[in-house]
Amino acid sequence: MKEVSGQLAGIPLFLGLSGEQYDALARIGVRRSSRKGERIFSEGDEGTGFYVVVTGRVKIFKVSAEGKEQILHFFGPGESFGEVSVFTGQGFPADAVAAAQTALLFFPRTSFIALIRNDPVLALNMLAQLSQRLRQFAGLIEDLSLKEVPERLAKYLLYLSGRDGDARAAELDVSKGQLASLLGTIPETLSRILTKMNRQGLIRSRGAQITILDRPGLDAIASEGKKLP
Amino acid sequence: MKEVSGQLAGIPLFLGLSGEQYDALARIGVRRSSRKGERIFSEGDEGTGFYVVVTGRVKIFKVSAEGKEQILHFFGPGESFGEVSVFTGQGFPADAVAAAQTALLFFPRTSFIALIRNDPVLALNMLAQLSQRLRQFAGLIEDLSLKEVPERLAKYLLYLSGRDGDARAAELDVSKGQLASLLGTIPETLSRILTKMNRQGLIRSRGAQITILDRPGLDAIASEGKKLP
DNA sequence: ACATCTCTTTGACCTATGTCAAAGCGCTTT
DNA sequence: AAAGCGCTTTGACATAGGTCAAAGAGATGT
Repeated sequence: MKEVSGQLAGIPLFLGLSGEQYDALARIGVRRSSRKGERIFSEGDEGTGFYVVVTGRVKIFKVSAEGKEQILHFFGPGESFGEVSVFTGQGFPADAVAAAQTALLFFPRTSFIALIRNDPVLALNMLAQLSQRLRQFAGLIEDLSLKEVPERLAKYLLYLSGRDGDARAAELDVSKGQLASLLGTIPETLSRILTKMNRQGLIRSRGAQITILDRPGLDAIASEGKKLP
Repeated sequence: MKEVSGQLAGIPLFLGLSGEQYDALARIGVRRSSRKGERIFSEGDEGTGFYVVVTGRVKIFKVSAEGKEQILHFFGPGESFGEVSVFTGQGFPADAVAAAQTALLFFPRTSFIALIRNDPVLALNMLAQLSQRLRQFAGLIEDLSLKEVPERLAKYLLYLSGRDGDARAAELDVSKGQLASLLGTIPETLSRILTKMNRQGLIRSRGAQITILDRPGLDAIASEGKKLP
């Protein structure tokens, strides 16, 4: 299992663990890979363990009866998902599909709980992880319930440019259709708002390349809810 | 601190702990009480610990720039809140006010983390707690993003009647204004939908007393998204 | 019983955003 | 280069649900 062991480095969840724990994790972790579009689990499936993304990307989402989807997360290398059903013993609360060719590590529920029982650091890491996610969900709820689409979009563009370090560029990391679903809207609406923002000189968007021309303007929309004329 | 100790019984988070741990918790727990309407903490406040509700009720919510509120939870006796900032070290992610005269126990962050470090059962209980809450948030996100108000209301009425055991009665546990905020809408809209449901013979509502007259009908709205004429 | 206050209901209106349909535009495949 | 395919954009339209204003209806203290 040397290959598994090597992949545990740099995973936030496993930070600060003893060598012993690393070995134990390497022993119980199982490699798995998914092609782009492949389903990893469905809402309601029995949760027999959780996953860590090694390479690639995973989309976690809910689907309505009419087929509209709301994306809850994208998870990339080093991030974990599916933990919730490890600790509640219920089925998975949402669907997961590979958003790209993806390599995963799977950790079976019972073995993992046994490890946590012996290692408070691992427990605290996991608590930090779930807390972080709870905070993020609270933000998403706030956005969906209290903000309009232009505000959510402006916020996302600013977030992107912040994450990339580059203050003016924002390279979309998902298709516009997926971005719509992440923001809780539909592609048509997103497209119209991007067009408006272009017209207002706030951004210049060419495909997935979006240049921020007027950061204060975007900020005013994101934070103060200023309207787009 | 004998009084504190007595109040720890029956709190799910502390279930299955050793007597020693109980004592330790009793030692670090601090009693605090809040009058109805009193603010317990505000979003962004430094999180120096978390709370357990002994008696009364606490409302956790987000407020928009324009003053509209979205309720995330109501917590009653035995439930805990404010844990997220214990484990992320960041400020509280939302506001908390007492929804009634409320008695609380406050557990300071560092002392509590020390306890968790020594007790895997407590860690696992907390993990279960947070996981449960994550699941609930995922449901709220789904509702807000993918369902319409009548669906959310029908679901809530069915949930109430289920919780009370009584299949036909649903005594609202919050004011209609608060229910609107919980469902992600405003009082006017809620009122109109209740009126419609009355007209359709689905329910009969007199004040906070709502009688379910047509459960299959409500079910069809809650689950299949059937429209109210 | 009265005055006051807050919550709820109703009406008229408005707007953000969703639906449906049709082009347009890049890509990849042949 | 042509053809095919999925994504994105645009237009015309529909509507759920929000805003504003006023009236009703309970509750509470005097």
